[in-house]
Amino acid sequence: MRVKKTPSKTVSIHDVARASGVSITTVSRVINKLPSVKEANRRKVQEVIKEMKYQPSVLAQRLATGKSNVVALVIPRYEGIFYSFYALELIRGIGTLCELLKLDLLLRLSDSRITPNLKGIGGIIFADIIGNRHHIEEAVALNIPCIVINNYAKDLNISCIAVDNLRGAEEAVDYLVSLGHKKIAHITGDLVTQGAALRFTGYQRSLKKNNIPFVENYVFRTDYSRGQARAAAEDLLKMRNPATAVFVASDSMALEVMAVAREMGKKIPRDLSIVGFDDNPSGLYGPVALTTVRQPLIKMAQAGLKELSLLMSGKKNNIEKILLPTELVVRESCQHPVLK
Amino acid sequence: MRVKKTPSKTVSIHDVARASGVSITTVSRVINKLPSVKEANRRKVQEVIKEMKYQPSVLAQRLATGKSNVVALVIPRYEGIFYSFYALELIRGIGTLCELLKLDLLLRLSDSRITPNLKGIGGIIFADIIGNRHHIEEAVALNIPCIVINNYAKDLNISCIAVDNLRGAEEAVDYLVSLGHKKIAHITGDLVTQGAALRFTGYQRSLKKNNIPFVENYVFRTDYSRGQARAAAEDLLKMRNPATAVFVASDSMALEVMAVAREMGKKIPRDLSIVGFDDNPSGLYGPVALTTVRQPLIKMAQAGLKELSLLMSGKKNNIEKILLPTELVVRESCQHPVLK
DNA sequence: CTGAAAGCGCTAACAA
DNA sequence: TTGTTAGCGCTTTCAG
Repeated sequence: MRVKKTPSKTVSIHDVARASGVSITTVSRVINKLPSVKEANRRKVQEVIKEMKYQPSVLAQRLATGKSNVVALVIPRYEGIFYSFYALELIRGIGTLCELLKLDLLLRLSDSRITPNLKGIGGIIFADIIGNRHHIEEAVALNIPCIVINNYAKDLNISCIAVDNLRGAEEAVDYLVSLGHKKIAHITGDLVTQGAALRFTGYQRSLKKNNIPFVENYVFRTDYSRGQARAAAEDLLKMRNPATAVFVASDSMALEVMAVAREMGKKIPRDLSIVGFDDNPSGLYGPVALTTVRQPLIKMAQAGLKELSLLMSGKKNNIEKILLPTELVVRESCQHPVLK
Repeated sequence: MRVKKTPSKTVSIHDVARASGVSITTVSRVINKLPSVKEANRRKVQEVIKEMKYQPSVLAQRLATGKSNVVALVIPRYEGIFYSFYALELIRGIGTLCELLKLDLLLRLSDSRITPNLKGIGGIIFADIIGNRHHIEEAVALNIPCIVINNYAKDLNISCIAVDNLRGAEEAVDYLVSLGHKKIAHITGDLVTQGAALRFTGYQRSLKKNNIPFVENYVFRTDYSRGQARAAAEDLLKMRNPATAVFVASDSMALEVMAVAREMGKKIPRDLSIVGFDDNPSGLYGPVALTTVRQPLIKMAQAGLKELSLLMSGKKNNIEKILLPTELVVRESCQHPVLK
């Protein structure tokens, strides 16, 4: 006989069975709501369960069935991710929906170098793909339902749902052009992310479409952090032939640009028009409300989770690739360029 | 014989044992780095493990040992929690440390009405206590290591680590008094949270200490949301005898107050001095940098997790209650009151 | 409608 | 140093 390992005596299915005078099989049937149980027995068992405060061991259930209701949310950790508004929105959207769907949410702030143990995980949401492509492939190989959000993974045989960064950016720059701007700068996000890369492409596409020459000096590459945004803004404003407008890849960086401009005695939008990206509520509380591109993060996150839960329950198995539209939100940070 | 339940053939300890020509026990020993394995065997097994890409089933391990490395982070969900800066800081701090400590982070955005299944959970971090006291007691009864953060749970027999909200608030108001203010308002946070309640108490304590009468009309109760902060600010500024300074229970609300003041044509800090609470980076990017009380959220979160991991590993079992100091960060949003 | 029994993948006595 | 064996708590055939 072995010694008890569990720190404290915990009620098991055996205890319930004994107390109800039935076999553990019957108890299991009651737990799983199988129809084939005499009503009297069912009631009795349910009573005992309530009385003993019995909770089935999800561990044992998962081990026995090979099914798991654990959803892993994998967020690649890179500089600035956590100041990105984006991360919290994802967690918020997915976290609340998980509670509703009775799924266990496992949060992985992944380093993408270590290979995570996937056993016991029912499904995975990959938030973007940053050097962790191999993790996705592994999961797929293991037949674990997966979905990618915030990255339109064209070449991956997997469902994904993303925001139309390309058109969002293009529209933002189109808007600046429509105001009369010809010298339009761009502060990129971290170009390892698809979002930042597509916003950059959208910027270029708009310029080309509008016959505005692309000027490399007007492009400032950052890692999405406020620090680099600050440096970029300083460089931008110090140029001999400065741009009259700037499209910034995130609102938090755009706010930093505003702050720098102010510190340097510039007026927004008179001296510089600014468009951000995100529709971060913080953009509302500066002296000049930020014009920005709204992206439906919560919607994307929740749609992704729903899709995944369908995959997990086997109610669906075709892959699907969804692109969500963005929306330009015009506020106060842009105007016609002023000739000097 | 039973049919395979697992969606795809997955490598188990048996496969490894067979391929290495030893028993599963020996494989188990290698996995768990027990010394009593002949070097040749150990090497062989490790080779096979790598080759077959074997990963032990954490489920089975947990079931067999009764130990679990899953840490649940329970965040009560109430209005405004997710705009609170605080939540993300906690998740960030705990999430990154969990990766380091090789703990699985289970995120629960708890509704506190439904009783969560605790089986298979190794330890719990309760972020504040909001109507979920019974959950804590249950966990303690089940002998699951627990720790409360952001709430100095005096009357609970459990470790906790919190920030000194009382003194933080008191110092903030003391500072306003030292500037010459006598009419000092307070916009509270959600008073169901201990933090908001203590900040309110600190406010009152400072007034009393400085012989300033407490005026009920100067107190505006909110749920931490920007919406209610806006309403409070409007009421505050419309009073016939308005306060000359206000201590606001969070930075995000303080920013809202600033915005409202600006909209109403008031100048900060000339017409109204403002002190916030949090040291949220957003406070830096308005036209007037926000004076605030810095609280060490990440430090608190990580210290809590470390403590918990000690408890979980059995290296410690005395309870400990820690209070972390805050720091007043003086920036630009306060000045002497102006006589009119 | 019910229960005995075999397993899910692993760990830990115990004996060798 | 190693293997045998008995569980951990549950599900699921299969035979009643």
